[in-house]
This record gives sequence, structure tokens and C-alpha cells, in this order.
Amino acid sequence: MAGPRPTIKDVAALAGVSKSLVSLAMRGSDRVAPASAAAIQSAANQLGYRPNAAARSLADRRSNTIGVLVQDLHNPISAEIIDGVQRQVRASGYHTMLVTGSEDAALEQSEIEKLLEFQVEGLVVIGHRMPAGVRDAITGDCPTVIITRAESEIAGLDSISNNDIAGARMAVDYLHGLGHRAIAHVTGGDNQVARMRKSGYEEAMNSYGLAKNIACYEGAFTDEGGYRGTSAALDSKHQHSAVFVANDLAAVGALAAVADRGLVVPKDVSIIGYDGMALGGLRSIGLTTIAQPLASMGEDAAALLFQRINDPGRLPVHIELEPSLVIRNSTGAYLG
Amino acid sequence: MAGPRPTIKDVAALAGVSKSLVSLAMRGSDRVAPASAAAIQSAANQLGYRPNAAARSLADRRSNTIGVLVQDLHNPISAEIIDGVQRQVRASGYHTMLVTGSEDAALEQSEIEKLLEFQVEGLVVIGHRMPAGVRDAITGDCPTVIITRAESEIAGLDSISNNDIAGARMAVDYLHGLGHRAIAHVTGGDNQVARMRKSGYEEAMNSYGLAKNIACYEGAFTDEGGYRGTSAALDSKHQHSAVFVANDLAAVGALAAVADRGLVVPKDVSIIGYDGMALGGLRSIGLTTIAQPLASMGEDAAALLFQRINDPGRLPVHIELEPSLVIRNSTGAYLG
DNA sequence: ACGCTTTATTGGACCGTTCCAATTTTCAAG
DNA sequence: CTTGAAAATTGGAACGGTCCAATAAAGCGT
Repeated sequence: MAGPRPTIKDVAALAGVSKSLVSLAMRGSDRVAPASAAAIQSAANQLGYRPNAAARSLADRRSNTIGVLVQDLHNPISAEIIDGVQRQVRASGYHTMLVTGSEDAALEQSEIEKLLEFQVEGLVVIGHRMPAGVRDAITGDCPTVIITRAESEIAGLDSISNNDIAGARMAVDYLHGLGHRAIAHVTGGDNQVARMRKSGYEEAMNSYGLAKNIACYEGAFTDEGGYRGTSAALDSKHQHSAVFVANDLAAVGALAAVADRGLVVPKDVSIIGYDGMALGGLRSIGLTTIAQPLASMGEDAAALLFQRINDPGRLPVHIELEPSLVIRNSTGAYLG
Repeated sequence: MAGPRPTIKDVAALAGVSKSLVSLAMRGSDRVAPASAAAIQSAANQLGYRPNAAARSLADRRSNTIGVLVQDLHNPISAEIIDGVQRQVRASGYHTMLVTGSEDAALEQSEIEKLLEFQVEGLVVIGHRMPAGVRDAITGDCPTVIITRAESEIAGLDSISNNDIAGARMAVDYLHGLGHRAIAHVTGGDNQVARMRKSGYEEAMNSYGLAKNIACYEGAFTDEGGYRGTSAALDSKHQHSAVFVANDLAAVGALAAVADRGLVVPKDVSIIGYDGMALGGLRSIGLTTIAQPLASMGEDAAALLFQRINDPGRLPVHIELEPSLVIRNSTGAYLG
């Protein structure tokens, strides 16, 4: 059965019709006589014919494909967002082409390049960084939505995020309400989202007159980063009774740092994360967190993208959703 | 700047050369005079030219693309395997097109169909199920490697897995060595990998003369499945002092089930998982497990794929790696 | 049986590349 | 200069589909 794959011509020859008719039949047109349709169908099956997407997309001048760039596949929230994106994209009759980014900016750039060469009709970026290539994509007329990061100034770019400042404040409010005063923050590194969460933290602390208690420890949006930052916090001379960690993945690392020091959560120290990843909900982790509506953010992003595809000229939209507090077992009253 | 994207013809016109020469130049041929190369380069930049992958792949009759089907993106080990696959694929000058499967077999089938329509030159399947479409793919001459599941009989299909039976035995050996006798197993559902782990468990129990203690509880390869199965185990009249859970994700669910009953790990009950996902290594989870070399499995899989692409006729290869025991805090001596 | 409309079918141009054989240009040697 | 070989460039035929205008076949009322 080796040899070149059968083409539309082979099917036409076997069915004894023209390739145009096969083309029509394959796409389920109702202008094909039932008898012909049957003959074509059977010829196609017999040969194991499968249309060539490259040829089709060339002739059509559309790929029917949406590109998705996931910057951090290791963060479980990516999977949850992707689910939402996929669901919506499929519902619209398109399909997705997924690529993963990485810390290596050049590599990420070239992945985007590849997507564009494939003539994707839209681009969804999931992550907090804004890769250089995205800017080109947009000016090159490829509708783009970025999830997780707010972006308003750029024409042609829609974005969808949650209100990180409000979320961070919410975290501090909650801890403050539990009686905590020495509340530390483990940051998420050098990116817009992390900066907003940090400034929400600072604002809230200030508003409670706790400016002198503000203490930020450098971390990252990874388990390892959370471990590192929280270790620094706990080893400092300040007696932090609570730590607001930049995201859930890092917060799991934070829990590890606490455990490593023989301390107990939430008796000795309270930990609160951010994101609302599903895994954090398991009782064995039981992470209190500020949750984003991940799946629906994915869906909304895709919906936004299709809106723009249908109306390229429309003004950039930025949707900001409100996060919500999810209380679990990693936080408790200050027992000072 | 709207309008149709520039094509190779536009570049040729602007640079004052033929499209053939532009084609050559874009691919960095050394048969192009330096002066022309420069002119072409600058024309291309000026127009923002980007080659059309569909046209290229049509003319070339090769897509330079490897398709990857990930059956369960929510399991963190998927990301670890994908990393390995991507690294190797990139090193070979190809790129990957990732799609996600799901419980819905029809949907998964159609995702594979899409990959094949894109004329991917190879297929990597990550997961324990063997989707119907894969069989077609193989007989349709698309080299395929399946990761995580052993497969030997099918021509044209390579596979790479770990020795699940030995791994499961290893888990029981270890627990037995700690003094446990009433060792329960929470299964991973109805698939080959889960069945092998189960039979490894049974064999080991038998070899210790513990046949009457064999107790399997139905679970799944998800946190929820582990929670459910372990709950059933703990609520049963048998006094299980240890539970071997089918995979790490489920084991995290198992830890939750234990915690929910006010029991403490490992004092009251020991939990051991399977897979070696990175997250399990965090001290806050501290999951003892049977680890697979995930990233290198991904790399090896891709390497295998390229071997086959270069030599389509070669016999199917099955690589089986040995898993290793990683001891952390979820297991301890029997204190009964 | 006759036009006339409707329904089926077809050939060929085109989509944006690559490849190849053929042509033009360049250049060193005689 | 001429000449032949090497280097640079080119036109046009693929690749496997879709689309459109044109043609062929069927149906239908009188």
C-alpha cells in the first residue's frame, strides 16, 4: 500500500467523474446527484483518500486554523485555559494549532513565525509575557487575543485578564481580616501580571496603614520560585504570619518551604495563592487562593477572536473579569 | 497596510528579479549573487514578506511537521514528556503541531484526521489509549510512535514505555519491606497501562503469599479517580495500611481522601504513586512514587520517529525503560 | 415532441511555492 | 578579442485542491 497518497484525481478516475465533482461531493454539497455521491464516497473509501489541507488552504486562501501559543505549559492553569479555547474554537468550526513558548525569546519568536507561515487566521497567546513576534503578527493583520495580561493601547489586539490589582487587594483584605499584620509577598518575577499583583498588595497594605510591614521577596511563577521566595521570607528576621504568593504554582512551592522548616500551615503561617488552579482544590493541598475563571476566560478569548475576524476594523477590546476568593485550609486566624 | 499578504512575486517585482531567484534566496542558497541577495532581503523586509507554508508544503510534498496528540493535557506529566519531544523535534529541524485528545473518542479521531490532512510526516501519541485513528494513520504510511503504552504487534508502530509490571512490583516490594501486608490498589481504569500496573501488583502480592489481601478499588488516572478509589479503600472493612495508587495525579487525590478522614500520612496509611511527576516532589506533597524518565522518553520517542522516517521499512521497535523508586514522605514503616 | 427551466457535470484557470532545464551573464585563459 | 566553463538567473510546469463559467442531461408544461 506504499506509494504516494491518493489525490482527488485518483478518486475521480476511479469513480468515473471529474475532479470538480469529487471536490463538491467531499464537501457535502447538495448539488451532487445521490448516485454520483455514493460512487464517489465508495471510491474515496476504497483508496483511503484524505484531502490535502495544504492544497485546500492554498486554493481557499484560508487555513481554518487558529494558532495558540502557550507560554508555560507546565503551569496547570494553562491546560484549563486551553480547554476553554479549544471548546469555543471547535464550536466555530475551526481547529487549533498549539505551540509552546519558553524562556528563550528567540525560540518563542520563531514558533510564532511558524504559526503565521501556516496562515493561521487568528492567534491566542496564553501567558504574561508579550513576545516580540506578537506585535508583528498584529501589524501583519493577524487578529490576536492575549489571555492573562491586560493590553489596551495596541490596535488590533484584544485582551482578557482578571483584575489583578483588585485580586491582590482581596487577598490582603482577607488576611487582614483574619488578624494578620506582618503579611509578606512573594513576587512572580519581572512581568506585567506579577507587577500588578505586587502593586495591589502594596496598595492594600498602605490603605491599612501597614506601609512599614510591606516586604516583597523575589520569586517566580513556578513552584521553585515560590519555594525560594518563601524560604527567604521565613528565614528573614521579620516574623511574617502570612504570605501572599504570586500564583498557585508558586504557592505550592511555598507550602513546601513552610513544611521544610517544621512549621505548620495555617497554625504558624498562612499561605494564599492566586489563579485558582484545579489541583489546589484537593484537600491534600487545600490552597486558599484568588481564583480566576480560567475556562471561561479561554472561551471568551476565542469568542473575541472570532468577532474580530469577522470585523477586523473594530476597536480593541479589553475584558477584565473579577476574581473571587476561595477559602481552603492554607489560611487561618492570626494566633499571635 | 491592509489587503492581501505579499507573495514571492511581489518581492520579486520590487527587487527586480524573478520569483525563482527570490525562492532560492529565501532559503539561503549560495548560488545567489551577494548583491541580489541583499536586494531581495531588503525588498522582503520592506513588504513584510512571509513565505506561505501551505504553498511550500504543497510544492515540496513535505510538511516538515510532526503531529503530537496529547490525550490528557491535564496530567502534569504530559507537559514533561512534551518538553522532551519538542526538544528533539526542533533539533531535527522539524516543528510540532500539537492537538489534545479527550474522552470523546470521535473528537479525538477527528483531531488525528486533521493532523493527517496537514500531511504531518510523523505522529507522536502521548497517552495510554490507542485511538482508532492511529491504526489508520499507520496503515496510511504515517510513521507513528506511542509513548506510555507498550505495543509490539503492529507493523509501522514504534512504542516507548516503562516496565509497568516491574514498577508495580517494586512498589509492593517497598511497602512490604516496610512491614505492610494489607496493601490495597487503586486502579487507573480500563486501559492497558492500568491493567499492567494492576497485574504487577497482584503478582507481587501473590509472590509474598498475600493473595488473600489483594484488594483493588476502581479509580482512574485523575485526581478525582484517586480520591474516589482511595475513599472506597479506606471506608472498607479491611484495614489497609498502605495504598498503591495507579498514578501520581490520582495519588494526590488519594492524599486528599486520607486527609478528609482525619488520618495522617504516613503514620496511619502509606501512599505510593506512579509516574514521577515533578509536582509530586515538592515537600508539601512529598509523594513517594515509581518514577519514569519522562523527558527522556519524549526525546527517545522523537528520535525513534526520525529513524523510521528515514527507514520506513524497519521493524517495529519497542523500547522499555526501567522505572525507579523515589522515596519521599508519603510512605513509612508499618506501625500496626 | 417542443422549447424552457432546473439540475448535474465538466474543463480550465488559479492559489503561492519549488524544481528543473534552459538561458544569459561573467570571467579567466588563450 | 574570442571562447568555453562556471556562475547567476529565468520561465514554466508541477503540487492538489477550489471556483466559475460553460455545457450536458433531465424534467415539465402544453
